[in-house]
Amino acid sequence: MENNLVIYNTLSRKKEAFVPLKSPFVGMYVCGPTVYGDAHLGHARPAITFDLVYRYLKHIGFKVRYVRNITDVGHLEADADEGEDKIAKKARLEQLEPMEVVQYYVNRYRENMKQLNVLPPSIEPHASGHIIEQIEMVKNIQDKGFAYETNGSLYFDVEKYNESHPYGILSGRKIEDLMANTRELEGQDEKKNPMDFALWKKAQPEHIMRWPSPWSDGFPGWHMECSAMGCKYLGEEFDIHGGGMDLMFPHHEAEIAQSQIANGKQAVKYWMHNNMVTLNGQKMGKSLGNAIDLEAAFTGNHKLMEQAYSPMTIRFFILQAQYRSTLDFSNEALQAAEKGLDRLLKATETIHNLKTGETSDFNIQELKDKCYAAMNDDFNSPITIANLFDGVRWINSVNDGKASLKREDIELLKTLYNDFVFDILGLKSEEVGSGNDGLVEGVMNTILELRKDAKLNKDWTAADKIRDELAKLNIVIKDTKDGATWEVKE
RNA sequence: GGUCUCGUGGCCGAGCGGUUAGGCAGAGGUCUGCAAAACCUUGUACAGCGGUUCGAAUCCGCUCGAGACCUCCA
Repeated sequence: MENNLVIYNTLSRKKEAFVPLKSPFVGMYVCGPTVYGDAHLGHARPAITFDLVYRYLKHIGFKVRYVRNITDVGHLEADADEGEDKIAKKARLEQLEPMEVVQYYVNRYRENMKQLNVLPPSIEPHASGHIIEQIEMVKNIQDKGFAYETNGSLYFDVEKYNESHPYGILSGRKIEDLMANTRELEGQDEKKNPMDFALWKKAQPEHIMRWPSPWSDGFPGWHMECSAMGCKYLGEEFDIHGGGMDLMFPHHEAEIAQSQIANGKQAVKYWMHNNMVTLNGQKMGKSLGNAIDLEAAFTGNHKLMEQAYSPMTIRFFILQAQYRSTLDFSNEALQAAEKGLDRLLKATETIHNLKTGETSDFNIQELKDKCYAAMNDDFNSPITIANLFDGVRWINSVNDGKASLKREDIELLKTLYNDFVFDILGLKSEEVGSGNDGLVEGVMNTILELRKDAKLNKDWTAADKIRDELAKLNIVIKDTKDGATWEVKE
């Protein structure tokens, strides 16, 4: 299998040749959602970014185990007075069992992902289902002398760690700066140093979600789950760890430190971080109050949405930017994406109707090579898409009879667009109609026949009336030289 | 305050030392009964000021502006 893939590694801040630890197997871990609310446009970015990575790695022949966790314990509320668990807080507010809240939002998250055509990961472990593994890992770190206990909570000793391993290698931070600049937060008095992080937290009486441990009844620290579950399912060392840039510090930095101590080695070979989605130039975030839920984007039911945008429009829009760049949402940009996507998908359909020619006016093999080259260059989907649009123009011009392609080139195009548009970019045509297609087909054919007769009689009034009335029902009629066609417009 | 990233034509967004990115919108044309779609033609942009270089959007410095992280966050 040929592999010319290059990945930008946050750890080195450089593009590096992708060489898996145990080719052809690839282990990939991506930080998943905290299920205490609906997924918004910001969540779509990592999901789609790493879906693209997953799809492409598989496409070029790797056997990928893709692990994306569900965080359902342990994230503390910064603004809550007692550092209350987000899930527990939500549960209390809504008078539900915590796991009921978790299940509800997991279901909705999965539904959203399905709409976006994001493939399910190989394993979707819940943090709450891996408390034992996390406790074992914490014990391990404690045994090695890198943890200290205060009031039943256990903290990681960053200063001690830094003596043997630089802390901050991923985010480029220096421990001296961290010492000087970490803000004062409540509950910090239990720590020796402000940048120390919790491995285990003792539960306060009001905490509903709690588990027994050697130290106290409580819950694992925020960063433990990813280290423990990554190790359990992908091994002490694995290839790719992904997540949003905002998780780089402290979350991923803490993961690196924990795993280093627990297993004596760097757990991750390639760190990948997707950039943020912005709205009017500002990061979209739940706590910032400017998040647009995916549901709202899909339905257009939001004050900032001029219209509904289909999941595929959102997906295509995200893929039109490189994953390491910020991406700014606006109605104008989304509408442009919608039209572009439509053009791409239509041309992909058109390939199947192309008539074979004697000669080829376009170099399809070269187009194919360019598409792979773009993807191999750190998953550059915007360039890939630009190349595909070059092909779109060719396809349409062959379809117009203004250029020609030989049979084998048309076959090559079919494979190329099938591979890239559907398999790799994960786009798909919106499904239209439901169940009674045969009936609709028949009715439409009759209507188009009537209109054809009207046109033959030069009864333009009747012909236009049919077209206009159907347009009101979102059915668009197009006259081509081979007769009229119709389609339902979203 | 510290660390870091970014500023590209009307909009989104690639490129990162020398060739058209691409999409959307706009303009003109071909086709069409009229449309729509499609095709052809059309834009010469890289925050500002210096510097390096034969040559800079691309490298360096400064200025201005925006953003991220430093605290849960995708």
